[in-house]
Amino acid sequence: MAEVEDRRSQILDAAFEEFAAKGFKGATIKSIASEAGVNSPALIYHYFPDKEALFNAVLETHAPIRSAIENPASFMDRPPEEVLPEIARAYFATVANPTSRRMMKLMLGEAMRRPQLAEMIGRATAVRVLGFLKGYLSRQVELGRLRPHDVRSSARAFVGMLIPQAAGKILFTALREDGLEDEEHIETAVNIFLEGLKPK
Amino acid sequence: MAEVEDRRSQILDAAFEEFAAKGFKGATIKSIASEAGVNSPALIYHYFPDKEALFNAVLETHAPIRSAIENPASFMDRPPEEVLPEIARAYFATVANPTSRRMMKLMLGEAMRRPQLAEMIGRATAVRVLGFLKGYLSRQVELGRLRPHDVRSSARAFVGMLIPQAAGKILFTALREDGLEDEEHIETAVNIFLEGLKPK
DNA sequence: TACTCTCGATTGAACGTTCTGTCAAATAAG
DNA sequence: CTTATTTGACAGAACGTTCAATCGAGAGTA
Repeated sequence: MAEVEDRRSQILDAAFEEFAAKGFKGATIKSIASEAGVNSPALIYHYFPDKEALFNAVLETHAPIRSAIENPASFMDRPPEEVLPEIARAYFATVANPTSRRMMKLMLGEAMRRPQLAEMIGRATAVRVLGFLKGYLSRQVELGRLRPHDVRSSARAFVGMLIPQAAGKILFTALREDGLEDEEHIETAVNIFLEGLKPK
Repeated sequence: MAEVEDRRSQILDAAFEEFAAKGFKGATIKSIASEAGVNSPALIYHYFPDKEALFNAVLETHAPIRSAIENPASFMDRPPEEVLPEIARAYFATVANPTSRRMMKLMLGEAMRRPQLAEMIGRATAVRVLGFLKGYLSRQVELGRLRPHDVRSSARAFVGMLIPQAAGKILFTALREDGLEDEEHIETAVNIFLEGLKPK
C-alpha cells in the first residue's frame, strides 16, 4: 500500500472537494475521511490539529493562482490589442478549469462570512490584478497608445467586463442561454474598451 | 406585549441577520431565537415547519430587489449619456444600503453551494438585468446613437465595469485604497463605454 | 533467517457538546 | 370556556475531538 501520494495529500484533496461542495460548516470530518478513503476520522487529527487548520491548509495548497501577471516586464511594452485579449483568454481558461472553479467557489463562498479571508483574497488577488493592469495601462498612455485617463477606473472596467461572462460559467448557468461565446465576448469587449480609450 | 410587529416578522428579521452573518449551516435555531428575543427555540417551529423553510421565507421576504428596471418603457428612448449613469448610480446605491448588502452576501454565499439557488438568482436577477440592458442598447443602436454591435456582449461589459467597484464596498475593502470614488468611476467607465460604441 | 523491539500510522469506540425538531404543559387572548 | 401562543424540558442524531489499542515496516540482535 505504498502510495506515491501520501496520506496527508489524500486528506487535503478530499477536504478540498468537501469544503468546496458543502462549505466549511457543511463539510464534516467524517465525510472528508471517507472521501479520502481512510477508515477513521481520527487519522485526520494525526495530520492536522483541528478542522480549522485543515481548512487553512487546503487554502494554502491551492492558493498560488499563478498567472502570467507575475512577471509584468514582458507585457509592459506590447500593444493592448494583443495583450488585453491574452489576459482575457487566460482568465477564461482559469475559469474553465474545474479545480480553479471549485477553488473560486470555495474562497468566495467562505469570504462572505469571514472578513479576514475576504481581506486576504482582496489583497492577494484583486488588488494585485488591478495593480498590474493599472501599471500596464499607464504605460500604454505614456506610449501614446491610449489617451490620458484615470487608470484606476479603466483597470476596474476591463476586468469587470469579463466577470459576467465568467459568472455564467461558474454560477449563473442561465446566462449562457443567449449563446455568447468567450471569443466573441473578448472581441467585442476589447473593441469597446480600446475604441473608448484610443488617442484623439 | 402587543407588538406592532408580530412574532413571525421578528423571527424573520433575526433569521436574516443570523443567516447573513453565519450562513445557513452556521446560524442555529437557538441563536435566531435569542436574537429575536424569543425564549424558546420551539416557538420558531410554531411559525415555520423547519430551518430550511425559515431560510426560504427569509429569501422571499427580501427578494423583491425592485429596481427602476421594472418598467423599462420610460427609459427606452432616453439617451445613454443620461440613462447609463443613472443605472450605475442606482446600482451603487443598492450596494451602499446595509440591508441589501447583507442580502447579497447571504445569497451569493449560499449560491456557491446550492446550484438551485444559484439558478434562481441567475434567472431572477442576472438574466433580467442583462435582458433589460440588451433591449435598451438595441434600441439605442436603432436610434443611431450607438453603432451596431453585439449587445449581448456590451450589456455584460457595462454591468461588469461596475462590479469591481461594488466588490470594493461589499467584500474586498483593500480595493478602496486607491481612493477611486463612485462618481469618478461612473464618469470614466461610462465615457469609455460610450466612446467605444459611438457611431462612426 | 528468525526473533524482538520500536515507533509512527491507523483504527474503532467513545466522550462531551451542540444541533434540529418534538411534546405536553403553561400562559395569554378572545 | 376555547383557542392560539409561548414555554422548558428533552429525545435523537450528528458533530468535533480524544484515546487506548492495534497494525506494520524497519532496525537491531543472535
